[in-house]
Amino acid sequence: MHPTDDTDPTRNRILRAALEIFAERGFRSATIRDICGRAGVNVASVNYHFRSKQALYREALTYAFQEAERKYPQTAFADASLPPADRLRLFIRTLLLRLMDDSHLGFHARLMAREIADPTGALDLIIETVMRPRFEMLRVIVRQLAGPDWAREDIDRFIHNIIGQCLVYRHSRPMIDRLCPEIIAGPAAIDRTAELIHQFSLAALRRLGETAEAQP
Amino acid sequence: MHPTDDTDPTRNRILRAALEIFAERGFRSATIRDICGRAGVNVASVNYHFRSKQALYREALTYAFQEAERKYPQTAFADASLPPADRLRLFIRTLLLRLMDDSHLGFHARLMAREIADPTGALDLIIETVMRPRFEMLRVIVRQLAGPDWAREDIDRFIHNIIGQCLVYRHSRPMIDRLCPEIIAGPAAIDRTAELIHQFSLAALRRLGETAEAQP
DNA sequence: TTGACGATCAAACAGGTGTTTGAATACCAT
DNA sequence: ATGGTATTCAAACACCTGTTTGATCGTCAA
Repeated sequence: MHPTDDTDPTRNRILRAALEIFAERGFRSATIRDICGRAGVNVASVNYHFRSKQALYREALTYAFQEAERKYPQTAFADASLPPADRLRLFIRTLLLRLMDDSHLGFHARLMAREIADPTGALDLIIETVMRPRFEMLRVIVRQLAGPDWAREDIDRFIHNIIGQCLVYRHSRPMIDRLCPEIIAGPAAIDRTAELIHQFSLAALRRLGETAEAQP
Repeated sequence: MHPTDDTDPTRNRILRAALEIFAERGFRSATIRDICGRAGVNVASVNYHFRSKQALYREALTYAFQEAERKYPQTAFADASLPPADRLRLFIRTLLLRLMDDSHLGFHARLMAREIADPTGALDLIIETVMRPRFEMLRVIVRQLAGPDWAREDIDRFIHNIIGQCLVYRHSRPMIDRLCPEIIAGPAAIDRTAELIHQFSLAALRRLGETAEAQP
């Protein structure tokens, strides 16, 4: 057997190329020949260095996750000593930056969005290791902001309200590009978008928190 | 040439089956043999009754749109005499019901979500005929709620905030099913979700409207 | 009854898919 | 230099893709 060496040149070239092609076209539509073509290696290399197309895809997914965590770490967000409003701002900002990063290291979001919308089986692992802990943390933060009178189901709904405001910039990107491209044109516009998502969510949670006693 | 008859039995069976398969797997991954298998017809029928797979897809898209408009019309939302808060509630409710409808007539949302995330060329037509008018209407409503002091780019951002809160329930459905399925389990839960998206957005817009003078 | 035409079908087509194979090559301790 | 091991490659494999073909069936006017 070959060693799973991170410094293996061709193995890494395949991984990079796979990341791009999978992000562009999705798992099923991406072809091994395209990946190997971009990597400049033989088609048999994929089945040699990885076991199969599926195994390559799984490895590309985890690789993308590591890259995203390295470039946009969600560490400050986990700091429970910060005020909840600041933690929410950090979470929104980092999530949106990840989603909007079109650079060479930013295929993470596109890959994840595809996997979420169209699970191939690699999703469950990601949910349990990454998503669920983050979700639990958001539950604490949102409850701090909205007040203690809300049912847990409603807190979960608020969380999805917040996440959804960010995800729409990835999933509906083709529509945004056609209807109002200005709102994500350049880093300044994206900063402004993140800031408004934060203000929007914060204003909503606080105002709803003030009138929470009127809720069931 | 054959007539494009809406009562043609096999032609309609193919269209129904295509709707389901395309919604489940997307355009590229859906195969004509799967569609014809579910419809119970020969594989050549698609190229006989429709011109090609692409043409069948386009026809399935417009068919799905008609079904959605028939089942959940967005007409009341267009009534400019209603208070903006009510129009927003109607829009959110109808959009979310469309997105969550898993019944036989509810493949519209899944199909649209796929087309938006992964355009095949049929998207531009839909945007210009359906999306843009609806977007313009939302601009008016949101501005009425948030106040006149916001730049148009920020109004557009608010619109995406609102739409994103709904779309997340379609795009991240596999994640919701795993993390908190209760919030969309049954019509009552979906009603509650729509109501909270409305309250959330309304609270945000109003509170931000009150402090709008502090904005740039 | 006949003949023409639209609808349906099994079969084949050309091209693309992931994967396997076996030979050729590169590398390196002996 | 030599033998052995890891790597790379062109070619082939078996299967799936959308599309086309030509025969067959049913229908209905002449």
